[in-house]
Amino acid sequence: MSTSGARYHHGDLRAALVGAALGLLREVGAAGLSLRAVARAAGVSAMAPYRHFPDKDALLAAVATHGFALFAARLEAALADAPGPRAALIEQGVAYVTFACTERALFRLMFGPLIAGAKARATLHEGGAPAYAALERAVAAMVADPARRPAVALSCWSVAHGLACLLVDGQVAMPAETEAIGALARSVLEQAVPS
Amino acid sequence: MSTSGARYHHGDLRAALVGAALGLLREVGAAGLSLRAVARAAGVSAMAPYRHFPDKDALLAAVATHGFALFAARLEAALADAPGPRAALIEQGVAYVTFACTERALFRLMFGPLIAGAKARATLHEGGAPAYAALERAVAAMVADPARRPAVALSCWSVAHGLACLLVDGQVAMPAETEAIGALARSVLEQAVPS
DNA sequence: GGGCGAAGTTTACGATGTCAACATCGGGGG
DNA sequence: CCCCCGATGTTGACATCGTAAACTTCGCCC
Repeated sequence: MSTSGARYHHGDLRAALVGAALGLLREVGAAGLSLRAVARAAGVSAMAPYRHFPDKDALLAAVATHGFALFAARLEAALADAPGPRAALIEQGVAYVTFACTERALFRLMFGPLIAGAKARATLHEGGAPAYAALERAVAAMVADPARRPAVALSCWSVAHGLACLLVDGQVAMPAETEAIGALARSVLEQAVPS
Repeated sequence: MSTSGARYHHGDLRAALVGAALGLLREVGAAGLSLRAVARAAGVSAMAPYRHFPDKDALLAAVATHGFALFAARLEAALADAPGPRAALIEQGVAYVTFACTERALFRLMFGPLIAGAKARATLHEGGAPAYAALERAVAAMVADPARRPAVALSCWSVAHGLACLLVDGQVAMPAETEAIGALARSVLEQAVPS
C-alpha cells in the first residue's frame, strides 16, 4: 500500500497539510499556526490531521524536515561557485543567514524549541543531518588537520547561526533588501572565520 | 476563610508574580508557563495579574527585564578579572554562553520570539541595552579604530549568541558540567574572536 | 455484492488568554 | 467617627486550542 495511491476523499492529504502549514507559517508566523487552522486551510475537519500525524508536533516536524531539505540544497549550492575553500565556507555562511532571514518562521521552527515532543525532535535532528554534512564538507576542504575540523566547524556554525538568530529575532535590525543581508553576513563571517 | 481565602490587598503582587513566573520558567520551561499557572503559583486568581500588567506579554517582558539585569551583571563581572582586552572580550563571551545554558528558559524568553506584542518587545529592547553596552565597552578596550568597532562587536555577539542558541536548543550536545560549557565556549571564541 | 478497513467527521473535555460584572479592602472628606 | 470611593481581587463567561472517542463514508478485495 503505497502512500501516494490513496485518494479516498482527498488526494494526498498528508502533503496538502504540510503545504498548508508552510503557507500559514509564511503568512502569519509560528504564533498563529494552530493545528485547526492548518486543517481549515487544507479544507478538512480539525481531526483529519490525526489520520496522518500522531500529534501536532509530528506535523510540524514534517514541515521542518521539508525546510531542512530546502536549506541543505541552498548550503550545497553556495559551495559550488566560490573561488577558494575559505570563500566557499564564507559563502555557505551567507547562504545560511540569507535562508534564515528569507524564511524566518520556518527557520525558527527548524532550530527553535517550538517542537517539543521527544520523538518529533529526533525526526528533526535526522532531517538536519544533510545540512550539517554540507558544513563538514566545506570545513574539510579548508582545514588540513582532521583533528582541528570539529572545532572550526562549530565555530563557523556558531557565527552563522548567531547572526541568523539575532536578525530573525529582531535583536539586530534586519536590512530591507536581501543583498544587504548577504553583505552584512559576509562582513561578519569575514572577521570570524579563521584562515 | 480567615487564612487561605481571598486576601484582597496582597503586599506587592507585581513582584510576586514576576518571581512566580521566574520560578515556573526554571521548573517547567516556557512551554508550561501560562498566565493562569503564574497566578496560581502566586496564590491569586487568574485575573489578578491584569491589575498589574495589561496582558501576558507585559508580565513576560517584566520577567525578561529582570533577566537582562542579571545578565548584564554577569557580563560586567566577566570583564573585571581578565589579563588583557582580548581575554576580557572572550571571557565575556564565556559568561554569555554560560548564562544561557544555566538559565535556558529565561534566555529564550529574553532573546526569542516568545514575547510577541509590539509594546512588550520595546520594553525588552530597552532592558537589553545595558548588556549591549557591556559588549561595546569590551570591544572598545580592544579595538583602537572606532570605525571598526561596530563590526567587531556584531561579530563577537554573533559567535557567543550562536553557540548559546545551539546549546540551549539542543542542536549541539550540552556538556553536563558548567566548567565544560565554559571550556567549550572558550575554545570556540578563541577561534572566532579576531586579534 | 457485501463487508472491511482506511480516511474523515462530529462531539466533547480540559486548558488557556482575556472581557465584563461583582466583591472587598483601606484611606481621605463630611 | 463614619461613610464612600478607587484600587485591588474575584467569579463567570467566551472563543480558541490540542486531542480522545465514537460515528460515518468511501473504495477495494474476496
